[in-house]
Amino acid sequence: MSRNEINMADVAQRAGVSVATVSRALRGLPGVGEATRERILEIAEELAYVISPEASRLSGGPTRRVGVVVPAADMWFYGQMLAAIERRLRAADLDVLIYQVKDVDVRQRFFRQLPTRRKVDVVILIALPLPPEEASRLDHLGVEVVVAGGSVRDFPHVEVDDRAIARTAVAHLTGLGHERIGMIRATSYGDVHWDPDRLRLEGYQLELAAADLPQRPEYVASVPFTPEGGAEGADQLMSLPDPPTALLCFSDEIAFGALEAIRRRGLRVPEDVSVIGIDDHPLAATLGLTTVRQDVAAQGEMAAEMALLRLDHRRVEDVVMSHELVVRTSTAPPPARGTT
Amino acid sequence: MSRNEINMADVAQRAGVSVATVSRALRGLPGVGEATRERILEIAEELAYVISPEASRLSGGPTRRVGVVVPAADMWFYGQMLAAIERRLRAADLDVLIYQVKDVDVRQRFFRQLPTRRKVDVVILIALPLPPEEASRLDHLGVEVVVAGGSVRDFPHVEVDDRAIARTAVAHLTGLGHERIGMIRATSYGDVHWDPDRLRLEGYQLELAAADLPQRPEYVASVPFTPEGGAEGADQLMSLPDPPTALLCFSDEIAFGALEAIRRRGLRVPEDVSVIGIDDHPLAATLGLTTVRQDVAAQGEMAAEMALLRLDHRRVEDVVMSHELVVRTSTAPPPARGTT
DNA sequence: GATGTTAACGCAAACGTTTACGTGACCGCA
DNA sequence: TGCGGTCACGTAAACGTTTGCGTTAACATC
Repeated sequence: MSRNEINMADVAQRAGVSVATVSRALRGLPGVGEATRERILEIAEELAYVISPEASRLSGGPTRRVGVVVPAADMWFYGQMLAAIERRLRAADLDVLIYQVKDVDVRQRFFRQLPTRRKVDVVILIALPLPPEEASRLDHLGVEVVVAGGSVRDFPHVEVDDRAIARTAVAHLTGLGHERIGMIRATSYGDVHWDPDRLRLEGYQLELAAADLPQRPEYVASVPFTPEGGAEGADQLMSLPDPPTALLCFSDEIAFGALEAIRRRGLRVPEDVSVIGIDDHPLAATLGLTTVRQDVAAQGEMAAEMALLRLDHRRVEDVVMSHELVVRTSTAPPPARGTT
Repeated sequence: MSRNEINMADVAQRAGVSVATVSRALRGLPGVGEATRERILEIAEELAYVISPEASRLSGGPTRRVGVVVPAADMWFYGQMLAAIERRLRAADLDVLIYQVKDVDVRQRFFRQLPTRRKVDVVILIALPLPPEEASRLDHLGVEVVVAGGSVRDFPHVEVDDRAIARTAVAHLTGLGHERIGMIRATSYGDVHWDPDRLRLEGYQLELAAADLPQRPEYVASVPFTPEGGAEGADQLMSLPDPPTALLCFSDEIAFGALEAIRRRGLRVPEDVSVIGIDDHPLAATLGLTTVRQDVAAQGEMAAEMALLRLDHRRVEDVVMSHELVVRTSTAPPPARGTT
């Protein structure tokens, strides 16, 4: 079975042409008569012929594969990205290899060994916090690099404006009259600086300043990037002697945990405390969570699109995707002072 | 950079031997002197030589790639599986290609064209509802097949006992004294029969029978596999003239929607209605959802393990993974009759 | 009718491995 | 001394494409 694979020579023979012509016909290159091309395509289809990627690559063709490097495929954000990227690239008939590099040692090994060498045409880095020395290793890769959900060096990238997203969220809260606004940050990557976290914190601080509100360091909690983390963060902030009346959460998943923790304390959302997330996770609609929506799938598609362009060595522009405030039922004006 | 790749001939030349010897030395085959082998390994290391997978494969070696076919990488269950599989296979130095086949037409095209041919050594099918004619196409694949989260034909597989899981859940509810127990099914795949859904329904019915409770068809709602679907299903069941006092949900994600819908109706969980899910989604702990836990990551790892064994053409046994009731705060004895 | 142009193809040399087979050196033993 | 047997290695033929270059025939041009 596996040794009876049909190859180009078989197709060529059936079509009464040479393999060279078959190769050209299949890839849509010029130099093949229209009638011949159609006959070849027909025969190839009939024989269910699939080109041998190895042979193709070996003789100079592209691998028709792209590597997607992602911290963890089992987290919502990355799963969305991955799914969108795969769909777009599959449509272009490219294969997608995944590399998870969540753990520090795995990531370091990845950038030391560059296992994608000779295996892919393009590498897409998803929202990867990367120390400079590892980023510089990418030069040795010898393939195109595209970045999604952040930026790494000067590689083409698609991202959102995390600072503006946080500002939008805080502005919504100040607009409702909140003056004591807390933030729950997510810090899951121990050894490196995580841009989204830093930028959203900056946005939070900037918008507070813009609203002439004081910066209160005790209003900022750092927790692991999980719902439990969110619950923990909310507990920490709501235990303060003068607790916030509103919480900006790093993401909706964090917010889900915060919502629950607040409820457990016997407080109501939004009457006692307002909560706002970021992402627009599917559950956010169900739970009535106000959030700043970013279209993760669209970012993934865009990254895939960029990868396709780079495959043809065409220039691509960096893209900043838009975001949008989605008001639901988890935010409202603060309770009258002293009510809590 | 990309055309200066070092190849085996370079290593051979530096070592003063032929490429054949280098090939043997690198793969640990006999027929190479100890001193020679060491010298070769040293030189290869020094030159940062990486073997060309294409050339290797072309001349008879394996691809060292496995294809994972999954409905959608952006859904929790599949993301978990995928992540676990990738981690295990990466550790064995294999690459993982993903193929999403959620849409019916995409899936049909996949099984018609079998795009994994010549590209992978093993295919892992994840929880894929498959009409028989498509399953039979797999024979033409010419590679090993392993199934995770279900079973397809007689391919080696790892799964859970969906019937028993549902029975466990229902038994927990009847044990609390519930007599009016509803079920929210998830039916997202239009054209095919989805085993987990059917089996869990059967388990539900079996356990009702075992408890001498009547089968009430109006207590079973079918909804799309999303939180919104869960909300919809709960609304439907709770609107009945004689509504259930407990709901078994196809999955935790469905249950999250149900929880919220119940709250919106002004009912309390678990005082008025008990809710139980299946999976043990990360949010379940946070939200206090009672559930029947299955270890999805372990299933993925097991599937990867099976794939590795099949790579060596060793026999593997089918595996049924265990499950476990996790009681939290969403289930309690039913309210006294007539209270609602 | 000689010449140039162009489209449609075939030929054959890569591409970088793996592996069956061949060859010499060396050893042991009768 | 001669002979069979290992061992360590080299030779060269695959594997299935891509692509530069060459060839042919048809056709237009003057």
